[in-house]
Amino acid sequence: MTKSAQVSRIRPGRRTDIRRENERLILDAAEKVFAEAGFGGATMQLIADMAGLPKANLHYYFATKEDLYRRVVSQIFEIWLDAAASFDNAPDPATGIGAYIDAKMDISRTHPHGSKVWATEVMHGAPVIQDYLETTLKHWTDGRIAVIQRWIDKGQMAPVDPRHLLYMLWATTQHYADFGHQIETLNAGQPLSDRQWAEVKASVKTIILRGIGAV
Amino acid sequence: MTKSAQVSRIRPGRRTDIRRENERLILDAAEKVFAEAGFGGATMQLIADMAGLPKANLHYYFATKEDLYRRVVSQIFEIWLDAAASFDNAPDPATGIGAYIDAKMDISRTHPHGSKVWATEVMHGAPVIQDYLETTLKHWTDGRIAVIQRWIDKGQMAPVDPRHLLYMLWATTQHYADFGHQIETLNAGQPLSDRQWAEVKASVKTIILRGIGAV
DNA sequence: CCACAACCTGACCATCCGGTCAATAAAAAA
DNA sequence: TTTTTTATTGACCGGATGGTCAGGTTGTGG
Repeated sequence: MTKSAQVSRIRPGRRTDIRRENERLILDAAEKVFAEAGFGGATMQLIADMAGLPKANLHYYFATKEDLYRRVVSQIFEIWLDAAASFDNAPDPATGIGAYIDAKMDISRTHPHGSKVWATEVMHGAPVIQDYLETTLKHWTDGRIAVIQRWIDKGQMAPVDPRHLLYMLWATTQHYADFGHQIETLNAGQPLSDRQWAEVKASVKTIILRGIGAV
Repeated sequence: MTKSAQVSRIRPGRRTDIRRENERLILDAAEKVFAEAGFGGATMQLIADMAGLPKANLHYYFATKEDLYRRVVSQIFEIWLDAAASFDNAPDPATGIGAYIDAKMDISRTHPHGSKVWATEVMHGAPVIQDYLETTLKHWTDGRIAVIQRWIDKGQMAPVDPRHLLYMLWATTQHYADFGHQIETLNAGQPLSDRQWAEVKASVKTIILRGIGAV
């Protein structure tokens, strides 16, 4: 657990959004703590300290630890779904998948904590988001598979299994968030620079797009 | 947490290997529980129940929960290192990387728990295996990068960044263990069949090997 | 058979953690 | 200003958990 500084407080704003602001403060702290310690390892006290609020205050805004956790998991899921926009309306696989890789890599860089929380949740058997997997994610996946299949049918890319391609995209992009610590350690202990992130995106796109015969 | 049956007991064997056998029993149970609940969520009582031993007996063989955990993490690491054999002495990238993908996919299928424990450990900042990352893993990685670079220099594959290729191999193969639950849910709730595993291996090899210009 | 070592385990303890609550303060409404 | 709603927080509680230990059992070497 990193003993880093607590989540920075933003400007007070009008007194009416006390609720929204404190919820934001708590959610940000919770995302970080859940990512670094897991659900079982995280404590409300730790989250409270990082948010700069007394523990009892957390329970005023979020009834239980699980409620708070559920909210954190939902957030990253929404963000990922939005990245789907890159996929649709693309004229060809190189454009669509290329943009999707860019979008997901950007998310891995800007929301590494959320990605880790999601990964842990799934690894534990998705106890609180099983319904998401069965409904929203399933529909989303089916839709994207149809898009890819259309590209294949039109001869715009090689006839690879669309599902396994999707999994490869998820695995590769999220790896840079979930295994960020390992990557950093193998990078002389330094976080990837702007330039290195650009190189990663280029490398991944090159290999995958050539791999599916889309270039 | 799956309330599945406890780890099956093997034959008694000679009285002298009581120690080895019980350690095996405990380690197998621990691997599963740590994978499904995380370090913080796992309890010694749960591990004991799954191993079919009283809790106090666990502490007879493993002083602390952390000792037990450390042993579990080390195991999967050793197994992965062994898969490196596929890499070396290969005449060309298609053979070497193809065999490595096969080996790592097989491990994802046979040791999904260990893979999850490793993933969680790294996501939490590698509190107990940081030294592995900095020494063994770093050296292993450097060695493999050299092998790949040699292939590139000999014109046997496209000039892709060897490091990012390695990360893609790790990400993709381990995804099928770490996100096995998600994959199963998207597969109508059914675990992948023998045939589906074969298809995955084929798909992954096809895309990556073509992606690096090795076929 | 004896003595010693290895193994086993129920009962116990100190600590920690999620959650509650009552009392108070601060805003907003009246 | 008075009333009502919303936000704040220290103190507390019940339950769970990692770990201990003393006394017992089993197996083995002499």
